[in-house]
Amino acid sequence: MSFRKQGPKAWQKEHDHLACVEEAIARARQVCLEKGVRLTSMRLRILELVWRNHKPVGAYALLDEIKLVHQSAAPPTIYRALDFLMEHGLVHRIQSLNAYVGCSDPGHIRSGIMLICNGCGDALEIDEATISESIASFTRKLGFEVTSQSIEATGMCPGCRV
Amino acid sequence: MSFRKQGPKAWQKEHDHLACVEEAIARARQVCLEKGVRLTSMRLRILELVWRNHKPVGAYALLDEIKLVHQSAAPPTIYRALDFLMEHGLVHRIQSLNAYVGCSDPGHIRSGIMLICNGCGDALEIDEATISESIASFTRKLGFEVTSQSIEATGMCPGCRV
DNA sequence: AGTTATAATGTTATAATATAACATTTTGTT
DNA sequence: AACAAAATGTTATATTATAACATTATAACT
Repeated sequence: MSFRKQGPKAWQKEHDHLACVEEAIARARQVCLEKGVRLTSMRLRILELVWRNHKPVGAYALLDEIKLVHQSAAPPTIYRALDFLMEHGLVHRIQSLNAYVGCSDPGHIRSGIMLICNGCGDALEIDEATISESIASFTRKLGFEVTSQSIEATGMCPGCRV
Repeated sequence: MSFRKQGPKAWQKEHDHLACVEEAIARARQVCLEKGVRLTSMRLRILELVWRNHKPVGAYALLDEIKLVHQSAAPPTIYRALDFLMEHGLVHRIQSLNAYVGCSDPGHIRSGIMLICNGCGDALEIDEATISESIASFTRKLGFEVTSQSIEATGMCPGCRV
């Protein structure tokens, strides 16, 4: 079963965020092991902070939290960890917010579609291979070769629509 | 004929950028007239600068250019004009670059798909209603109501692929 | 175990992007 | 001309991100 499939559950009442995070962290460890890269304690701490909830979190908010337990932290501390986490598909950057969220399918670098709720601020990543495919195939017809793509939508999630 | 349909031509040899810009500016005037909003000389100058080529341009690059003819210009000068131009669908912001490009279909606020070439740096906006539609319909099934969306892809344009 | 190369982190400074807040000027309307 | 609203000027500062170089930790090898 794909972990990513659980994505939409984030907006369902029975969604268990804690379990979801635990699984994401376990998957992250696994991914790093397989790739032979090091999920150091700093990187892990920052990954856990990013996963604290489904809300995108800014680099300086992370810095403030890290500073509580690690006084010497500075911007590069955070950005280096985020770069690592993004490079290995553990975290995504939300372009329209300059903020970061845990990747719902750890290890898969390409993000799905990011749905950002203007009400509660939660971001939900959904996997729609069909849409990515149709973008790629459409642009291929123009002779353009896609290497990365970002799809973000803002609006109101089920819980926030009155 | 839709002006937006000319988009892909930007990556064809016979594409006449100057004519394209002239039409975009004319359309912009028309749009503002119809909406009863003021395309002041400052806003027009900045719109023209954005349209100088197909490359996304940063706010501070615009500021430097404006300063050549308008010494007192400051960041708010630029951001206010850009806000106006974006609000009325004359300019789009490229999220992944913190930069701005002319809208290929002036007056239509929702951007199409932005293709950004890593080789030449050009950005091309293509209109794919089908894709926007499928995103909207897919998210609707989740109960999410989309109010804005941004689709960006980076890669290599026909001219830059070896 | 000690040596060494590499990777990771620390540290200081600064670059790049964007907005807040209030003053002044311009524009359209009465 | 007087007024209200919109636009722009002006100063200061917030927010996000990176450069550059020093130090420390880790893994691999002898």
